[in-house]
Amino acid sequence: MSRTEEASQRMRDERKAQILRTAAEVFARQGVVSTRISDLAEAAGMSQGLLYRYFANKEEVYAALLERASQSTISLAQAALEQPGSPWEQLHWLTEHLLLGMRQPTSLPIISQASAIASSAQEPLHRLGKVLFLVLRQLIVAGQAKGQAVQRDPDQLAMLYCCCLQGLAGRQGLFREMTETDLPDADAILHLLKA
Amino acid sequence: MSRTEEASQRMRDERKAQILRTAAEVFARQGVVSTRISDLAEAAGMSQGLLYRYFANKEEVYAALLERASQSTISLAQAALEQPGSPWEQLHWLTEHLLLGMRQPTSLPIISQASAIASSAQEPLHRLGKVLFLVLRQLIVAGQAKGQAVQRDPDQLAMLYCCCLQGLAGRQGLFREMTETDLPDADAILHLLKA
Amino acid sequence: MSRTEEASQRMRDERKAQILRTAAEVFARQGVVSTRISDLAEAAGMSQGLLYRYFANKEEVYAALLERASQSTISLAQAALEQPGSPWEQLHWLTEHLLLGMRQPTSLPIISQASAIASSAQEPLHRLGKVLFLVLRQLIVAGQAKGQAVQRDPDQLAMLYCCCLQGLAGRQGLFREMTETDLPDADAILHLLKA
Amino acid sequence: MSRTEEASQRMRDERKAQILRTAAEVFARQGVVSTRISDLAEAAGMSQGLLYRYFANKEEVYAALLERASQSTISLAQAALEQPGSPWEQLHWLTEHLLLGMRQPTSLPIISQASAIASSAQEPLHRLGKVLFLVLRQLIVAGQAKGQAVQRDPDQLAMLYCCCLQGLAGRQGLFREMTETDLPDADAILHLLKA
DNA sequence: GATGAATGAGGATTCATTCAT
DNA sequence: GATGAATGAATCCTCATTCAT
Repeated sequence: MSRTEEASQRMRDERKAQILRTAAEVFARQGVVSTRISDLAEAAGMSQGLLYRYFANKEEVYAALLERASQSTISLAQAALEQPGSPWEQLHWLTEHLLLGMRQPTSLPIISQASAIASSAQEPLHRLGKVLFLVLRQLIVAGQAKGQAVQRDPDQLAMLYCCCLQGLAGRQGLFREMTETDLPDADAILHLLKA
Repeated sequence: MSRTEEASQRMRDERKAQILRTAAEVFARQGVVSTRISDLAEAAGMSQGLLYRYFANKEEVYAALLERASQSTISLAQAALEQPGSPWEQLHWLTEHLLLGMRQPTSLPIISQASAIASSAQEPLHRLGKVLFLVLRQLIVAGQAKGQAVQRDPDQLAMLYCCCLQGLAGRQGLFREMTETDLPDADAILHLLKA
Repeated sequence: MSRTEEASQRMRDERKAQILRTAAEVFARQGVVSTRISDLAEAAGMSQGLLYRYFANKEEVYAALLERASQSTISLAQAALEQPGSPWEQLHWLTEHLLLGMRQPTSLPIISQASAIASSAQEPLHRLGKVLFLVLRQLIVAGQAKGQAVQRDPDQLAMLYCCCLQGLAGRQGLFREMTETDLPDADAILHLLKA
Repeated sequence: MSRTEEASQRMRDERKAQILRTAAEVFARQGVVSTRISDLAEAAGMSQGLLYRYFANKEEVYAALLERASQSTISLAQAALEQPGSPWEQLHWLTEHLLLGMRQPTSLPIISQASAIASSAQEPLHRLGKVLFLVLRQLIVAGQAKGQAVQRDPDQLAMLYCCCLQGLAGRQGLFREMTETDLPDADAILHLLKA
């Protein structure tokens, strides 16, 4: 790749990132359904035609956002396993960092809209679900072995924990009344799993 | 109201109920977005034109479904307060019945699509959120007074519980991989609040 | 025709008259275009289905109204020719009676909507136009012979007079501001033709 | 505004003008009621979708035509006041120019359909009626002071004159038989007001 | 006769996608 | 590359008309 090609490639990536950034806001505000391509183009400060050079359609924009959100969460889960300390401490680390991720206002409201959208775009989420579930299950089992985690079916506990976080992520969408209330701290959530 | 008027009113209500019943399935299967009015009419076994005599558009059908789901959950929350026994036992009763409600295959997938839809239809959900939150908070505070519930900020605990259930409700949408796993039992969830 | 048949025929005619009476009001208020068959049925206090036993469609109702208005005006024109006195006195008589007809609030606004409607319904109006024009022309020519009417092309004068009355009839529709002002008296109008 | 923006604005205006021009013909030929949006698009030589970029619906196209017709007539009335000569000469000038305007085959048939259409579109006409009435009244009063206009209630005279012209404008709709006959000349009409 | 529920065709409207500039 | 005008297919929605009761 020549120097010029590299530069133009970099530009292209920046453009894509810019589109995704602004699209996330628009989706969060109006809902994926009632967002038109023209809204995305306008938010990104470009013409509709140009947006088509980066994404084939609205679904692809949405899928890319899910991909991005999934990917970073998967990385987090994998990083948790490499943290020093006991399984419980690793769980604590993971929980805290997941909560930190929720502070970014746009990424999660987007995930919670996935079920209303054509399923092909949902694939990244399923991958995320699977990975997160497995990591959690592993940490829970290890925690149970050390007497730190409650003695219950680890599958159920892992699912419960996932759903709890998923619910927290989606709460902006559905339980607007409670958004004043701060996000809970990691300890409150981990109480779910505590021995 | 004359006998005939009564009868026709009853018929009208039945029709509406029929539409809602079949629409719930269609929405759950295809997603609200890719469901056309004609799909709803066909599922209900009637012409498009007739469906318009009952609902002005797709969004209104969806709003009615949300309304119905909200209403029944609100009733559940109010009923919980009237159950005999300690606050904790009331919490237990409520949790069990909420989980039972989730077994109906259509109602939850529908709720979980709300955040992607235009906001006007979401009003019933906000009402539900508010009521549920208040009931939970009340039970939690009472439970704390009796030493049954953990000593943490009751606002946060109530929210956490709500989100946890919300997440369970939405899990069909997002964590398809885990749907094999049974719904957790009430005790597992209430562990979140236990002293 | 048996006594019963007669009675039922009379009833039928009354019904039709009732429909026309209420339809005239609705048309005058909402405009023919935005009036639905259901509006006419409701105004007449009957079901849509029943209205169809009397008129095949909206256009026929409208045509019947035009027919009625035309017919009575044609009779007026013919009666004018049989009035005693000079041509000018006959013109005066006709003008006064045409103005009287305009006091009925519904009949004229209806005529003035004709041009927006499918032409088949306009036939009665054309007949009216033709008759009225011929009568006027005849009276004007006679008036000119007696030196009572101004010496101008009688075709133009007849047309001008017709249009003037037509304009008065339609003024409710278009020049609402002036409706406070009383209808002019016959002399003011006949000034147009005066020697 | 940059050179390009100007150009595109000019193009936009031309497009709108083009649509109005062809729409006027279609409305005049078929009547507003039986004209479909697709007819207007076809007549303008563009797709339906594009037409929607310029007008939200059929009624808006119609309203724009009324607006245009009103505006030009209002300008005429105002110009009359600035003509040299006596009030009577100004009346003459106005009448002649109003008659000239009627020779354009499309503008009047369109006005005459207004009363059958939903009232929101009629606002420009009411404005026109008011302005024209006031100008006429003023000229008539001045003419009476000079002994040129007949001594009658100037309100009635102004209204009569307006209605007369209004009737002439609408005559295509109603008195088709007479359309062969030429439009009358200004003197014939002004006879209505002559001392 | 009388009702108004039911139908379906016709037309309105939107918006993703293309394409000439 | 960049624009946004232009297209047309997909879908919504209305309402005249029919028909079972």
